[in-house]
Amino acid sequence: MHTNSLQNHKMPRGNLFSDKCPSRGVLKHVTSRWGVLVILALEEKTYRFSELRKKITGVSEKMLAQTLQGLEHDGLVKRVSYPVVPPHVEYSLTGLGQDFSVKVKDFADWIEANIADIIEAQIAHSEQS
Amino acid sequence: MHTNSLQNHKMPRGNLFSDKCPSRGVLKHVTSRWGVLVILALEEKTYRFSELRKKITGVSEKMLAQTLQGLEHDGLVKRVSYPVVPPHVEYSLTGLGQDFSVKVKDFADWIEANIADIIEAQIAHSEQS
DNA sequence: ATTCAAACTTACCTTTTGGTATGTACTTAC
DNA sequence: GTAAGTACATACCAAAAGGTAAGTTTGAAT
Repeated sequence: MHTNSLQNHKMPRGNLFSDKCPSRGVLKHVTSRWGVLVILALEEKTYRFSELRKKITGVSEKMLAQTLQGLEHDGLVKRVSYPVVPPHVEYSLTGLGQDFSVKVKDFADWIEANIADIIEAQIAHSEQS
Repeated sequence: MHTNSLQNHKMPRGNLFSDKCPSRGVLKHVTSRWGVLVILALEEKTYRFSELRKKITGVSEKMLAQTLQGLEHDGLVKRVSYPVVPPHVEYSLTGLGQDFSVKVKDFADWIEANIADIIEAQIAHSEQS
């Protein structure tokens, strides 16, 4: 039986409304400009660094590396490096990351699916005197 | 029958992986430092401005106002102002916002529920040589 | 006449984020 | 011997986000 195999009532729980709660930090990593996009991509399949760059339009090398490190630090992303030359590194979701990615996908899918309604609301809003 | 009462196949859909897609902007609003927290609070009940400030520890007036305006602009939050003195303003979710808040809540709940595992992963990660 | 209250707005400044460009490592191919 | 390929790190700078503090509005209470 592993550490997290059951969620008993003694398990400490985060409280995002509270300043200084560590869950705020995780929220920050994940909702950083590129965090959601990286998780979304990796939910689909394992990617190499350069492939991710092509997939996620607009991300710079620096930011992609930084984002991946943040997510790796939180145990959501797994980095596997093959010691060949030129370098070959593969990124994928950990078990924890896969679990989370379901929520992220629902979240992102909703935005994509409802973008038309949102734009409509934006237009209506800007037509206010 | 209203405009958005059915999602037919002709409905344009966002693509978050693409730069310049308007859904990227919405993602940015919602994943701004305080966006998720505001939606989470309003999912619970209607709040006045000052109540929200107390609820969401750490937000400044400026940022709260700005976040609320962003979400209002996207049609997720509704602002109702009563012309009394001193001012009385109530914030709540629109129908669209309520729909979305379900996803946001799942997303946030996951982090809160799994914060122990994440912290464990963080420690393990930092113990690497 | 002064104070107070709520919901902001604004000016000013600091911190964080993000981009660009360049450097590095190492081996294979030409 | 030089170029190419991959995954970064780093320095430098510009832009954006965010915080603090003060000001605004208006009527009612003291």
